[in-house]
Amino acid sequence: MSMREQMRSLGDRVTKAATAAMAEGARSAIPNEIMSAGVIIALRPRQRLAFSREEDLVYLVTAGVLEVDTAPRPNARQIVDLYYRGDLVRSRYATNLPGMNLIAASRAEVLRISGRKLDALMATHPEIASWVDCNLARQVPRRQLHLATVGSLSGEERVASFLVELALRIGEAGYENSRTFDMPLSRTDMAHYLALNADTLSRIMSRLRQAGVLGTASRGRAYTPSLPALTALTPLADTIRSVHGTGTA
Amino acid sequence: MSMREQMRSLGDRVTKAATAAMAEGARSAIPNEIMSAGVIIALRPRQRLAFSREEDLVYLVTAGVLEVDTAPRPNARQIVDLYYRGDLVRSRYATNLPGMNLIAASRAEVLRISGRKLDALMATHPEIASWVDCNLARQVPRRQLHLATVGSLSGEERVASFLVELALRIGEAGYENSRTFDMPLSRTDMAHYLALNADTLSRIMSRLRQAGVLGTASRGRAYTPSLPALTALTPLADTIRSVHGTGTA
DNA sequence: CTATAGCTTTGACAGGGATCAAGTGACGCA
DNA sequence: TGCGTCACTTGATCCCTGTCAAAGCTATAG
Repeated sequence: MSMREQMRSLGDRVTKAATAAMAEGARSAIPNEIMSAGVIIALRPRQRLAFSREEDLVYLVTAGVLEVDTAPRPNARQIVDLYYRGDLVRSRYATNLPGMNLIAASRAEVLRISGRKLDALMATHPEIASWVDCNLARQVPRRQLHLATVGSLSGEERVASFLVELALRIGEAGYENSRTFDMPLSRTDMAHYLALNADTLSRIMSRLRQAGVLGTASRGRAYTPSLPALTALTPLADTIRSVHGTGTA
Repeated sequence: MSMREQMRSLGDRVTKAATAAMAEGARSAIPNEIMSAGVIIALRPRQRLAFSREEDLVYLVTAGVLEVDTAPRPNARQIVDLYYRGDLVRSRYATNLPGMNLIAASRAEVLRISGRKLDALMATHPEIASWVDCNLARQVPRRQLHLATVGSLSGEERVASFLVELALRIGEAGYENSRTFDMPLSRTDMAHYLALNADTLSRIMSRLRQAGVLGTASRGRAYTPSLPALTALTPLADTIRSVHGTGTA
C-alpha cells in the first residue's frame, strides 16, 4: 500500500470515526449537545493547536492522536500526554512548562469548543457535567501509568507497554491473537513519549521484530502475531489493560 | 538538637500548621465550611490511609507530606504523587495500579471528609466548588513537571530539581540566599519519587554536599547556603518556580 | 542498656542506554 | 530521472546508573 493510498484510507477512517463517535462512541457516547456546539477541525500531521492558559479552548479528539510535548532543555523534548479519540483537552489546564505544544501526532480530527460554551452546557445539563468530569478523571490514571512506565521499566518493557497500549486502544483484532494497529507516533515522538533515545528505540523495535513478537505491516502501521506474547514483556500488563482496554480485550 | 527534641518541635509545627491553615492558609485560604465538615487525623510516619475507588473519601493535607506509591513489579516502587499542605486527595480518583498506597511520608496531619459531604458542600456553595476545582487543577502541572523531570533529566538534575521544589514550597529563608527546609521524604522514598536507585541518590547527595550547594543540617532537615546555586543545577528552574514557588520566592 | 532491624553511605563492578557516525530507503521537487 | 531532505536503521564506543556487598549509623523494642 503506497503512502498516498494509506493517507486516503486514514482519511476515510477519520470521517467514519467522527460519525461513529457522533452516533455512539466506542467507550462512552459523546453527548450530542457537545458535538453540535463545536466546530470540527481536520488536522495534518504535526499541526499545532492553540494551547495556552489565556484563551480557554476545549478540544474533543474525534480521530487520530494528539500529543502534548515540552522542551525541558534545548534540543530535548518530552511528550507528557497523549490524547486518543474521545478525550477532552482543555487549554486552561496547560502548564507553563517551557516550549509546551499541543500538536497532532499524525492526521487527526478534533472538535473545538470554547470553554465558556462548555461551561454553560455543563451548568444547564447535569449529565454533560458528569460526562466531562468523568472524561477528565479517566485521564488521571493514564498519567500515573505513564509515569510508572517511564520511571521504573527498562527500555524494552517501556516499548512493549506502549505497543500493548496501542493494540488495546486503537488495534483491530485479526486471526487468533493477532492485532493490527496504526502507529500514530513517529519513531522520534514515540521515543520522546517513552523517555528513550530515538536510536535506542529503533534498536529495541528491531529486537522485537527479530524475536517475532512484532511484525512489519505497511509504513505507519504495525501488527503483532500474538498479543499475549507482547503482553508478557511488560510487568504492567494488567494495569494497561484496565486503563486502556476496551470491553472486548 | 536531639532526635527527641526534633520530633517534639515537628509536632509543634504540625499543630501550629493546622491552626494556621484553619485561620488563613499560606496559599489560598481553606474554606471554613470544609474545615468544620471533616475530622482531623494525625498521622505517624509511614501510616497508610484508606485509598480505594470504592469508598469515596477526601483528604485535605493540613501538615506534612503524603505520597502515593505503587509497585510496578515486585521489589520495585514508584512514587507517582506528592501532596503538600493545602492539597486535596480524593480516593475516587485512585488508579488500579498494582500495590497502590496513600501514606504519610513523615509525620503529617490531614482533614478527612466523605466525598458525599464534600459534593453536598460544593453543590450549595459555588465558591467552595470553584475552590475545589482550582485545587485539583493545580495538581495537573505538578504531575507534568514530575514526568518531565523523571523522563528527561540526569540524576543530579532530578535531585537538584526536587531540592529546589522543597526549598520553595516548605523552606524558610535564612540570611542572604540560604534556605532551610524539612526533608519530609526518606532517602528511599526520595529515590522512588525521582526514579533513582537509593544508592545512586545517596551518592548524588554526597556530591552536592561536597560541592557546597547543600549543607548538613540535622537529620530530616536540610539547608542550602545559596538557593540560586542550587537552582542553577536544574534546567527546569523556571517551571519549578512557577509551579511550586510562593509569592515571596 | 542492649539487641536487632532498618536506613544510609560508600566502594567495586557490570550493563543498559546515550552519543556519535555512517549508511539505507522513502518521499517531494525540479 | 536525478537530487536533496528526512525518517529510520545499525554499528562502535563511552559513561551514567543499577546491582551487589559491606560497614556505619539510628531508632525501636525488650
